[in-house]
Amino acid sequence: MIANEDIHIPLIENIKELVAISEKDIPLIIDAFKPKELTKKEILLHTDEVSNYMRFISDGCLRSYYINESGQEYTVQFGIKGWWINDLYSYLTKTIAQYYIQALQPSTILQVHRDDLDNLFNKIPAIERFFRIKMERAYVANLNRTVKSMSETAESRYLSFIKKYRDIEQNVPQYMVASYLGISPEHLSTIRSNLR
Amino acid sequence: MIANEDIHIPLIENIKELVAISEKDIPLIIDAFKPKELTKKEILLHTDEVSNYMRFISDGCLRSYYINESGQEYTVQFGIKGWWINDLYSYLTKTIAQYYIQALQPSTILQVHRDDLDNLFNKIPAIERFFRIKMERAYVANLNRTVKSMSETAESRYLSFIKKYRDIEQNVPQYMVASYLGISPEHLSTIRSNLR
DNA sequence: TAGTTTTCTTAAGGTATCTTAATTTTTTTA
DNA sequence: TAAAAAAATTAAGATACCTTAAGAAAACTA
Repeated sequence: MIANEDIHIPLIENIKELVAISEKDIPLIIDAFKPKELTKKEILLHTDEVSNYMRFISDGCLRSYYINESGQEYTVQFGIKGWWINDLYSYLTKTIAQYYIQALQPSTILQVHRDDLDNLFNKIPAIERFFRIKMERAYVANLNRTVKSMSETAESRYLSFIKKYRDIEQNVPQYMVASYLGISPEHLSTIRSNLR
Repeated sequence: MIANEDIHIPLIENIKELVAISEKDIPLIIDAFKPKELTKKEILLHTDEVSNYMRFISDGCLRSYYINESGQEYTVQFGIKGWWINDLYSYLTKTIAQYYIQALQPSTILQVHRDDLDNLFNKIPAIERFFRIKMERAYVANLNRTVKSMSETAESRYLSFIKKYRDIEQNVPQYMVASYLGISPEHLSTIRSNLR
């Protein structure tokens, strides 16, 4: 693992942004998080398997998405460098995933198995704190998305999206942005042309 | 506080459902959580103040809601006995609340000040674990709400709601359910009459 | 670089849901 | 218990967004 140590730098940085960790604990963390390379369009998690890993994006761009009975696709979440991505329900309950996770660009992720992460929680309380805070923030961000989707028009949501997530918008096809915002790709196209 | 000890029982139960806590820590927890009685319709948090407390519902029914510039009201969250309710963003960032919190029935809550809860996190790691798990679950539940609101019709969301939250439905006016589901009260009324 | 596939655009007709408004029903208050 | 206030219903017209479909543009691939 020593040769690959660099690959863990964004992860350690990400953790240190929120909590203090002692230098002696860093090797434990690095050891638990295994790197994985993904090609563009590669599917990392299928809906016929359980999500057993918590995943950190070292580089690239991914999304999770849901396909309903009518075959329609809904982007649940995007993730870029420094973000975390998972089907958390599947991970927590060990049930079959509801969402696919897919790389939208060639990507590198660091994944930690549930058992290893649970061990880290016991050995390094700061890691548990880190996830407590991450989860708080993820919850807040998503609740905000919920409220906006109820109270704002599609155009206003799109404008907020490109303002807030310009680096995502540039890495993903427009129809995925539409499905993240809960609108049809045709309608998003119309919205964009009305902005000009 | 000894005379009021019973009032903390639902809280301690709620914590024990998720994590093991040692008996000696229980008084610390009880001491940190202060009871507060609310009358029906009483507003517990206004949008001109910072939310400084994490709140557990011992009894009753509450909601958080958002009012946009046009004066339209959106129910963000409901809560009943055994649930937690807050404007988490305000609590975490110490900024003015975006959401009101209001009692919909006479209610009893237990609230812990941010500073006291942070102390508990340091003294009792199980409490931090408890919140880590609670936040994971809250995030999952809300993400599920997001996906459903994108992929299902209003009728189907309403049917899921009354199935899942019958005890809430019976305690809140129908127009609040509508605003939680992201539909107008008139449309919810039409949906209900079509079900008959 | 030509061919193929994927993504985006445009437009027309359709539908779910909204807005407004008036009426009825239920709940609260005096 | 009567009056007042709040909530729910009904209905009609309005609109944001969807669906379908076809063509154009852009991005891959051989």
